[in-house]
Amino acid sequence: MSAGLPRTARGEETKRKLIEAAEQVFSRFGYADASISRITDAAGIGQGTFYLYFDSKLQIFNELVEDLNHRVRLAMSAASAATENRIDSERAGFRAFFQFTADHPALYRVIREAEFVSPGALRLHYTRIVEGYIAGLRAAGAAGEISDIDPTVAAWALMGIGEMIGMRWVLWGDQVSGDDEAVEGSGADPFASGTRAVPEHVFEQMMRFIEGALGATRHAEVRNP
Amino acid sequence: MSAGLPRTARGEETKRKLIEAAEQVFSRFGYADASISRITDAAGIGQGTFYLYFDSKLQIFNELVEDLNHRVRLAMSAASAATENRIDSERAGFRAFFQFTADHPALYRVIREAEFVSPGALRLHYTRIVEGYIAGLRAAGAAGEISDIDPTVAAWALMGIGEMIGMRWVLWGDQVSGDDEAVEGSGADPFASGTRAVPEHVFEQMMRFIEGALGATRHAEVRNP
Amino acid sequence: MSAGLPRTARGEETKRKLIEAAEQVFSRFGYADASISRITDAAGIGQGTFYLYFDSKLQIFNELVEDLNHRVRLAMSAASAATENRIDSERAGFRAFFQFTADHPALYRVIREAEFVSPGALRLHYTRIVEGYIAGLRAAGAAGEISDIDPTVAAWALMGIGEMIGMRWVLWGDQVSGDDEAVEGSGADPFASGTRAVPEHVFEQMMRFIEGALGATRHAEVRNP
Amino acid sequence: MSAGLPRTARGEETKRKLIEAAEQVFSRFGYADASISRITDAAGIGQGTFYLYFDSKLQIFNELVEDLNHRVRLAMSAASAATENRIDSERAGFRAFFQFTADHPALYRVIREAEFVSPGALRLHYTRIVEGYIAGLRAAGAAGEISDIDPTVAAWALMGIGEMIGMRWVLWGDQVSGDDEAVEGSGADPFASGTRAVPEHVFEQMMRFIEGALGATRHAEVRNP
DNA sequence: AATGAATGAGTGTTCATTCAT
DNA sequence: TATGAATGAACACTCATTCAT
Repeated sequence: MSAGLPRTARGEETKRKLIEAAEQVFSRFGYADASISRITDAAGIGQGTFYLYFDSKLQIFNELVEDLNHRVRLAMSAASAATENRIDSERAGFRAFFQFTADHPALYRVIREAEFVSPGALRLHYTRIVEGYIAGLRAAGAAGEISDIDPTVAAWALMGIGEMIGMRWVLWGDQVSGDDEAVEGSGADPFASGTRAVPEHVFEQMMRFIEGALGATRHAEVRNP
Repeated sequence: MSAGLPRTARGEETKRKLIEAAEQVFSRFGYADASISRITDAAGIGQGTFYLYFDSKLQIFNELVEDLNHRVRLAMSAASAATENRIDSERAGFRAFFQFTADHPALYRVIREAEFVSPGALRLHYTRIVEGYIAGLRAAGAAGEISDIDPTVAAWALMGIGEMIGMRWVLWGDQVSGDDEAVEGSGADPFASGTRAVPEHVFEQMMRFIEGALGATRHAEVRNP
Repeated sequence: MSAGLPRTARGEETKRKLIEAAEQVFSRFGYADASISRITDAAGIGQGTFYLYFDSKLQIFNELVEDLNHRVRLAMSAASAATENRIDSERAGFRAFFQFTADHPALYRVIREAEFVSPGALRLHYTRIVEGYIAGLRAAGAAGEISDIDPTVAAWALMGIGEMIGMRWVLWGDQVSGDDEAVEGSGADPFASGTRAVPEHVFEQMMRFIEGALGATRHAEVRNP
Repeated sequence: MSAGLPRTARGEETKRKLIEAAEQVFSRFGYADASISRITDAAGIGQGTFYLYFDSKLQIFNELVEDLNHRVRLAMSAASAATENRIDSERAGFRAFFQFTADHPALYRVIREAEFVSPGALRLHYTRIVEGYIAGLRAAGAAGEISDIDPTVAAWALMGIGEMIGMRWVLWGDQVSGDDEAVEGSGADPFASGTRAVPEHVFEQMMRFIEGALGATRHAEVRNP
């Protein structure tokens, strides 16, 4: 009765197709309008088959959030691994984050809606990313690279900056549509167009903002003394 | 066929009750699960009456977003009006924002979900708030109170900081619930408890973060000698 | 509680506006989709006022059928009054009927739907028209102008001919749309175009059909011997 | 989202039950009052199941009209196949038509209402039947069996005769109910009683009418010497 | 493992009618 | 006489989920 792990290679494949379909469908329609049948259609399998792998729509949603969270953290940590100081690390991490956002808009859309659908998943997602920031900030603080600001508060602030800048410049792209008429329609796909990349100028200004915030000593002077 | 403005005092009253009920219901259930009947029940009126004032669920949603947006901006600008410099202004504005968040959690919940429901309303909301920041930052920059950072980028960054800190400390309060079990449930009300106020320490650290980010001149020197 | 006759000139005027609006609205939307509010909107009066003059939607429908029936019979009898023999009379009557159909498409649309809405009204309508035919045919039979065919049967047959030819050439006009695709749509207005007049050739062939049917002696020879 | 063809024998059976139920329900209640739930109740299946086979109420309505049209034409052509001349052919065709009407009153009721519901279906229905008439009349004209009257006009006239005589004597039976009281009620079932067969006398007079109309040569001379 | 059929509760929305003013 | 507000039953339609095959 309860969905379990796939026991065969064929089952493995089916489950994988379902998760991939779910990312597309949730991203495109949102949780409420992402019907199971849309997911199974996108995956090219029968409706009933869904329940061999997931107990409910909520479960596959949570697994997808988990999956995206894992991948975005991997991308960020991989990017910042090769760096030599905190600011370079932030720089690389943000670049990776924006790139991931461009490649997987589902991250945003799904996460934001998770507020209602699965608050636990939402909090877990943010908390995990923040934990990575905190560790990095704490180490940088101990090394004197940045000021002695509270790493937790700074971490949440950084998280917010990345989310908002990413939303504004990656997801929206050039289409800000602040005109009143746009409010009327609801079906429009807000991701239909847009540059989907943070302009260099914006990125640099954001980094300058962050450097000042963290009280980073000017790299040129400090790095490799 | 099309909903119109109330033409009598009685109608005015009814529409007001509907908007108030909508804030509660959308905030509690989210857009998808906020049925019209829940709204009319909460307002204490008949289901059909709803359609005398709104054409659809989407329309009352948009009006509510508009309403909240208007009120939060009012609260923020009122708070920062009496200040003498940009940093004090930010300080007062953020306090007002967090207070509004505590009083009207609907703002967050509804806005975040609007990404799918009514993207135009969402963008308009953020854009309008950001415009207020930009004006303030530009003036402060011209006055030499802050660095010459791009006001638009800084404004979006500030917006993100406020949103994330507010979510973490006002909405979640003490309950971060990073435990896995919480992921399972979906019906839990994440606002059932929580301190609902940003701790002073957090607020001060956030302000220090912002001051550094903006390159604020006087204060930075005074506060951390 | 029960709607009564108007007691003032103002009331008379209001009721007249309602009947006229009803003809337009029933004709355009059909009984089911002709809401009271559409009728009162078309009449330019308040919704509640409707019930001062009619007890229900059905009642105004029946009155409208009654009204149209009265007018079409008047038009037909007026036209055939000045004729000298049965065939000329039929000819004039059919012309008047087709003209009335062109001017008041509501007659057809409303009557045909009355099958379900108000069967009594439907039967009364047809029966009354047929009674006129019967009287004329009986007199013509007695006068030896036509064969001794049963006037009742012949009358219903004539009624059917008029209805079908009128539908085909007046209501449909040139748009027969026998293509399968047309079946899909439902909202299309079948009266949007069309010639709205029976072509002369069709009318003459129809009359020839009828003359043969009634066994009318060739006019040229018989008329004014 | 879109209803498809049944893929299993069980599905085939279910769809068949739905069409049969639809004939009964549309015939009894008319389109507007024939709710989906009435149809599924009559079919003995769940409400949701309906949408596995039809996209909407309109679609099953159109399929039913198509179905009835097909069957009535089959009945008519089968009846007239074994005849030797046009008049016998008409005679057999009309008998078959009246018989079908008696067996399937839905034909009338549904078709007449189709004027509003699905004008395309209505026109297609009449046009197809008329086409059969035209072919027969044209052949008979070429063979000299009837006069050289325009077959198209004559065909529509015949169609009208059959429809009106059928309505009057098959559907209404003995109950003409021209009394005013009958106009008031709407829920009365006009098919509750009635002879449901065209009396022989009426049929013969109708045929005499038609023979004269078509200028049939042999029969006219033989029958009324 | 896979599937298509079936379900029924639930949704947004309409509308004839009543009523207080 | 006139009206706008209010109502609640009813409807077409959707969808997560169960089940027999």
